Amino acid sequence: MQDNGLVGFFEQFLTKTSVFTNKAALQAQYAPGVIQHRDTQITQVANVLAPCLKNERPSNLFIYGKTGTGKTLVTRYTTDQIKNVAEQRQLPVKIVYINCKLKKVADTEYRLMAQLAKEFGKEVPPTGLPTDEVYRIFFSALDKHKQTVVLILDEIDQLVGKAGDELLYNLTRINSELQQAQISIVGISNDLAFTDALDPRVKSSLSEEELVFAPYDALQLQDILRDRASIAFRPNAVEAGVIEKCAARAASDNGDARRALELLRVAGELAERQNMDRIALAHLDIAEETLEKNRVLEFVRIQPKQHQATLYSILNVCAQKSGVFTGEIYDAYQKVCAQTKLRPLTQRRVSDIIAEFDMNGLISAKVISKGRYGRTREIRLAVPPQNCAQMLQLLQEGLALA
DNA sequence: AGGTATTCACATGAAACTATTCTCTGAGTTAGG
DNA sequence: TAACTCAGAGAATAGTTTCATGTGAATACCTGT
Repeated sequence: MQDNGLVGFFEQFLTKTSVFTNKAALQAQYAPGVIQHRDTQITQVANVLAPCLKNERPSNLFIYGKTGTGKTLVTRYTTDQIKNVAEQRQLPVKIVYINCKLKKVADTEYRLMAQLAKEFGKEVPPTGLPTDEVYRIFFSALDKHKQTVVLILDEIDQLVGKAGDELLYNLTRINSELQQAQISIVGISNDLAFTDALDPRVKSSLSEEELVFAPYDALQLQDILRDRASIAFRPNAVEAGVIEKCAARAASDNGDARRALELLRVAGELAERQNMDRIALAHLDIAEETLEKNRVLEFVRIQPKQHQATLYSILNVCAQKSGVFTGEIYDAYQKVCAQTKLRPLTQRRVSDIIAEFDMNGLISAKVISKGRYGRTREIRLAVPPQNCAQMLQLLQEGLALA
């Protein structure tokens, strides 16, 4: 393209009216001024946590709900209000929010403790110290002042999955050892069956209070979307029916508000890129496809080499026939390794990698018994064929295959 | 025919190992007084 | 003698390997009719 052509493009880009006025309102981190359809939950959380303002220890609280049902939003909103009141009146209340899913932050016992210590002003090295030591540092920092601490552990199931429930046991018991401070725990999980696997002692003390967030229904999602859309888009930028359709999609998909907002945002971006001044229904369809495709491709792209090699083998073998077994994949995988000078992993490990892909929904791998001919996984692809070609290409580049 | 014992090809679990990153500690070294 | 350097011991963690045990049903093998 010629320079002046490009300049023209940019100038046009700047002057043209965008469908967006504030795109941030559709992003996940955005905190809306008003939270729709969660009044009862807000009240309940507030009721449970309010005692901390009177310097009493609030009950531990456990919040369940599927993704995108507003658990985090409600909790953060409520605790922010508490924080405000506490600040105004100079009350010794501290709210600590930790997302246990964040890699390298709080996904193990050590890291959680280190993160907590950091919240109380004690930097802890990322490794090198015994865990007890970090625990001790946190403990002494916590107990230094008379204060009430509300510790919010988001995605707590992830933490327990990796670090075990002993950690939670210690945390719930910590109050009996504290002299000055007191602590209560708010656990947030989107795995409803999570507590079943928990040690009964931990379970009972952690869920002194319980709260379940039901998924939004289509009408509620509509309200939410309309509210956000009115902030995010120029007036009249959304065609009639778009919001309704978007809400309906998300409602049938577990009532995930986050997905719905993302869908709307991508649809908006599409409309903008096409120089349209309104978002049409057609944009939604395309948005849904691109969203899914990008999700898959991005996932594939960031996989480690060994995983990529395994996936490459799966794609190749599955392209020839459907219903493939672990052994065949492993044979193909070994060949791929030979070609790429990759050190082949054991079948044990590859088996686990296949299971991981199954978890991530890239393939479906069902354990079946073939009777006399053994027991294995029956593997088939779970991505649409038109995406496979792109995945293959991506993998070939990633693995530097001819 | 009907019943039960085998057998396959992995699945699944647990423990141990490897490599990397990082701290802490104490011995040895150096430089200044 | 104080400050500095540096190697070695220990930790945490991710990713594997090694070893051991489990498993569901198609087949092989009996048994009695």
